[in-house]
Amino acid sequence: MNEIAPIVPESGDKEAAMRKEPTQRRSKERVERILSCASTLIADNGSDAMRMSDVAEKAGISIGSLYQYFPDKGSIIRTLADRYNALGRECIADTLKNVHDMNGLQASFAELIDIYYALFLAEPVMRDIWSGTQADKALRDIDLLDSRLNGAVLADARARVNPAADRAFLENSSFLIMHLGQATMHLAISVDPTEGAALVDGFKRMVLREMLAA
Amino acid sequence: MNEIAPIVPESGDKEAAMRKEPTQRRSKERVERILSCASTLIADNGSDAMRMSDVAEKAGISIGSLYQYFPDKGSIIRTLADRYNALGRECIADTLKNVHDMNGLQASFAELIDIYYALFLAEPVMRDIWSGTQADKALRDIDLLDSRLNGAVLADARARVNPAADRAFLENSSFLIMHLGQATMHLAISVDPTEGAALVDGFKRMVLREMLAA
DNA sequence: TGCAAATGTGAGGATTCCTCATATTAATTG
DNA sequence: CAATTAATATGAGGAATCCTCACATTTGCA
Repeated sequence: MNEIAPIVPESGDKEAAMRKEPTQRRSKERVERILSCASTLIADNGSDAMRMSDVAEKAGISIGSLYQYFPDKGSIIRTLADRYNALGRECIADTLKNVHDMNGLQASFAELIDIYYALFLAEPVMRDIWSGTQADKALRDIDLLDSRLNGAVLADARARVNPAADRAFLENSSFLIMHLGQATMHLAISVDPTEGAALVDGFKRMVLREMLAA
Repeated sequence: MNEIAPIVPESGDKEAAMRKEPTQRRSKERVERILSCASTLIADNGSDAMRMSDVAEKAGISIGSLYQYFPDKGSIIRTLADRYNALGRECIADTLKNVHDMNGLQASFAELIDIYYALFLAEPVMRDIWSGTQADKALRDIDLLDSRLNGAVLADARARVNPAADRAFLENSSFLIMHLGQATMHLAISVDPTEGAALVDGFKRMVLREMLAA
């Protein structure tokens, strides 16, 4: 919960949308190579401009091999999204794990918002993927699930801080906060940095007030 | 500020991204026909599945004629987005125009949120366009400008209600609110209706509290 | 070693956006 | 109203790109 993620998130758990689970070492390396090359290409010109033929060439493999592991272009992007999300969730869960009072919650969440903003600013791949997030139903679902999971973690922390609060309300509110957090990041990176920072601060204020109120 | 928009918004002012301004009556009719057919196709299967050849066929014209008026597929979608936005802005401006005290502001804005939610639920084309909004840089810019314009109108109303408030703060906060409003709509229509309504309510509470606080 | 399973290859099929050379219709002018 | 210019219409096909598939190569194992 305190470092900027590496350019290519380390291999997560159950990869999404892989055509066939690689078993030999050679093919496992290839999958990582493909993802790494795709990541670079996305960082350079965006996922839209990324051609499957470019990925294959850069990875030093044939188009056919590419499609052996990833059934379509979207699955590469989704796998990257999954990995970034997993990193983010881990960071959020770590940070909120030991929160037990309102002061701690407020401080931790404010810190999280700053970390996420820094991440979005630093990672062109993350920016690109989340910008295109709404275009693809599958990506949208990944996004939604991520907000939900993070929302559940936040709801837990808020319940710990305020045991009297209505649980259903906390879950709803936390889900919303996580989703709006993403939207705020999109907005903040779309405007000039000064305004972006101010908008992130505005969001922070709104959210902290929401947590106090409930 | 009280009706659901028609399926195809009426011809606005300066159409975005038209290849050549239609001058003869025949061609003006064609432009409207194209937009209307595109709208239907989008409502049926989404803008992604909409083929330019389908639009041409449905409109009873040739592909070439289509491209006479719209330089590319995106421009059709952008034109529809512009029209919907213009309708929304008009509705917002009308509603907030006569707000002069905090009670009125709160009531009006709560009403606006409900209207927008109803609009998103009722208009598959609007949903589709806004879902794809992040995919295309040009659409994103249209979206951003719309939030900015609406934010300015909201900031005006808030300044009227609370003349002591810092103007820069109001503008920043209002811009954020408008953007997050869109994000909330996206979220709300992506989940089941009961949860969607609860999320919209959650957003309403957050926003009204924000307006009270400043 | 030899065989089966896993993996690799890239030409080309399929889809779709969009162009352009040409044809038709409308407006204008002498 | 004939002739000329301008506006509009057409659709075959160029270009870009995703992805498949029939066949080749490599690896693991009995």
